[in-house]
Amino acid sequence: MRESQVAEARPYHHGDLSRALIDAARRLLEAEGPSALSLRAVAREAGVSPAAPYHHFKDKGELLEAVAGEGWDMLDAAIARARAQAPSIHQALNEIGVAYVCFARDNPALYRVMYDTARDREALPGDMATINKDSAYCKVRDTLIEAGGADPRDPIDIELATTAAWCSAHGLAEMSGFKQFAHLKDALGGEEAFFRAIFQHMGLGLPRTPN
Amino acid sequence: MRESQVAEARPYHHGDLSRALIDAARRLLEAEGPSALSLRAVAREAGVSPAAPYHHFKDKGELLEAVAGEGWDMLDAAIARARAQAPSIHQALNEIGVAYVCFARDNPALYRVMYDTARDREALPGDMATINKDSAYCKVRDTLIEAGGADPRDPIDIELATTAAWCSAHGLAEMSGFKQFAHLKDALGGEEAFFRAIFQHMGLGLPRTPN
DNA sequence: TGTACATCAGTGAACGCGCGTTCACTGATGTAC
DNA sequence: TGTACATCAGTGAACGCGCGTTCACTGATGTAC
Repeated sequence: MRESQVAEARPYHHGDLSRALIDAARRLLEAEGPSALSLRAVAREAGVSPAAPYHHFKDKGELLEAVAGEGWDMLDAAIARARAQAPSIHQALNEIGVAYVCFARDNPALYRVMYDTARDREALPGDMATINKDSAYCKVRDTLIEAGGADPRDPIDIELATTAAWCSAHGLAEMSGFKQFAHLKDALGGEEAFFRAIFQHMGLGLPRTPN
Repeated sequence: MRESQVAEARPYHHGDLSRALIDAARRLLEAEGPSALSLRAVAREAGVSPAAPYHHFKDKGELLEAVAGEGWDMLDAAIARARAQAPSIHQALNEIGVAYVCFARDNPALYRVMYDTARDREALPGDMATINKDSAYCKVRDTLIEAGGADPRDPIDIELATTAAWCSAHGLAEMSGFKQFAHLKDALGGEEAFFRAIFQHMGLGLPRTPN
């Protein structure tokens, strides 16, 4: 069984402490919330001295950025999955919206770190021009265009429509945890039904009627 | 001139330290941001010992709640003002939305404290049933009904529509500070024009077309 | 109107805490010859 | 294949800091008689 090798204390050199620290941070985050996310706590959780992280991250901020970065990647993946699974282009935007809000609901602390670090930088990740093709932002944009929710020849219109959709989803994501809405969720038969109903009321993805 | 009385150090008993502490907190908040808002810093800013606040607030949380409470009152007032000044019912919702986002832009740290304390409680202020008639929530709701954006005989529909509008505005308020949108603001001729354009894309306040 | 005294609203020193970061160090690794 | 040595990635103790809160205290206020 070579149990001594299996159960043995971690060797002096860790192998991939960078990774281990980010994982530890994620574990802490979900277990204790964003306020528990100190560098020392992360090192402790990873079973390493408080100084060790400094061989891998310049400072606390850099670790947080790394954690947030993983969050954005996960969100990208969730959105891509929702887009791929949508039965029709007309339902795609709603499905993406629901996936977005579900991600926030399922990873509340991570979601908070993502936006907290973004706010520190005053910018969402990617400069939205050179952003990667599989990003959630691009998925939303392309879906909007395809569904007729934005004029494909008007770049400003496209950005506005995409931003509007993003803001709507983020707004709902931030609100969805409040207890006020419990009875609406009940009345509608579940949390996701509530999300869908809200998106419907926002007219998300409907071709706009000019006013 | 009785300068000794005017310029004199504050008397032993303060008069209204409660008020002074909240004001000090507000000053700190706008000057240094939410992270600088410690009980000790507030006491310092108010020119009082670190123990003094405990004669007026049970703990730090209670002071924060008081600060947030003032924020919500201010927001209520801003929304009421926007509603009263809207030239027509059809523009009212847009004006309210713009006023909401402008409030967040002009009081970013206060806005953050408002939602941070709300999230701690997992509830927005007022239980939304027994909420006061002049609250922003009610203003939005009544305006929506009046504008034909919600079915006045369907309480669920009313709540959904109001919540949807609230989420949209909050989402935009959270995003509006990001640098990504600078060029959109430029292209549209200003920040408020950008807000309006986003709301337009959200279809805020338009009677919904059934899908 | 004056005085004794309870109560109120401050003070300032102290508590223990966890934090981010630095430092001199040491054990492990890998490369040149 | 073996050895010297540079480099890498850890350790653990220490730094100074600001925090929330408590405590015994004291100065000011106001009320009963």
